[in-house]
Amino acid sequence: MGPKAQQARERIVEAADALFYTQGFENTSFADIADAVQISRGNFYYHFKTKDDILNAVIDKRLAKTGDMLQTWETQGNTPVENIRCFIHMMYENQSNIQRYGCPVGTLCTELAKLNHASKQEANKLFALFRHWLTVQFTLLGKDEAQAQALAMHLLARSQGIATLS
Amino acid sequence: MGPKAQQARERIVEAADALFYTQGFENTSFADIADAVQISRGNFYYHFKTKDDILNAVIDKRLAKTGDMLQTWETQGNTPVENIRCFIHMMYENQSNIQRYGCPVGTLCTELAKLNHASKQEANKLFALFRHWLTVQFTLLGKDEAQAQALAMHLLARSQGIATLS
DNA sequence: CCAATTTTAGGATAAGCGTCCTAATTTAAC
DNA sequence: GTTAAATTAGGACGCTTATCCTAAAATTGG
Repeated sequence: MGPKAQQARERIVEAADALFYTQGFENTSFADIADAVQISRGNFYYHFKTKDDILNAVIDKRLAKTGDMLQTWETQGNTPVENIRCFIHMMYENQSNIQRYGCPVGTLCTELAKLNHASKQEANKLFALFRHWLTVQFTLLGKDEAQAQALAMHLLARSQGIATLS
Repeated sequence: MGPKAQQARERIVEAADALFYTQGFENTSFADIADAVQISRGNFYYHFKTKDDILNAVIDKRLAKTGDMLQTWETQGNTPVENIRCFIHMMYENQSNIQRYGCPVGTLCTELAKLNHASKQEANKLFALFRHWLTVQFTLLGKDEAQAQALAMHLLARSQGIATLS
């Protein structure tokens, strides 16, 4: 795989990521992504054998990006309170998108669950990432394990609820 | 339309209702519903011209059923607190389904929003039903309008969040 | 500059979908 | 019981989908 293929792959994953978010996975076709990337349908097969391959690539990218983001927050903020504030701040920034398309994590997970898709476990790891990170933050605030986990779930549930209602 | 058609219509809507919930709207085909009702595909067209017609019938049925349920709760419980407890109790009863398929209201609304479907407003009325009912209950508890609405939204958000996370 | 490899384009295929149609069968009306 | 209406069955159509294939074009290595 040359550097050109790498670049094309990257662009495909990026476009697919956005489309899966705004239109849903099932409702996004190969042609949709090909159109967005300005690539021929046939060329697609060279980069991704199946649609599920693209989905997995998208999930992997989101996992990596989310992991980086959480790490950045931890280095940016000095206290756990500031870290958590970063999390909340991110939600406010994406407010308009969330109102239109819901939470990128939640909507994908629910869709894959209904499709009974093989990658649903993989997508759930995104939630786990947030949950674990929040639990760590609350633990740093002096809460014991159980309390920290409960608070993390509480905050996530609140976010998800608001996202769904919008 | 004779009585036989009425009965068939009812069975179709019921099967479609369940399938839309467990598999999603887009992911449920005419054939799926026909199989579930043990009816020929062709016969379908006699009862429902388009898939959207079925969707609307399903939403209408859910609206009616939800309205009845809320009214029943009000006549069953004697105090607003008991009424609200009915709401929470219902969630506990459906716990296993919610864990598997999410909230029937929330998941349908999000899916229709992503499909940019014409009936998404209609589906949102389901949320409005709950919100209005809860607001009334909180108002009966002596809260002022704004406080009651905020509490209603809070409770709904909490429910949705828990549903999405499961 | 040429050969080997990578990358692209676009048509072919088979399956599934919503929709439509027509003929057969069942039910109801008198 | 006969005729009209209601209901059913199942095939046909056109479209979209994911997938596959093959030949052309672009890139690279020597």
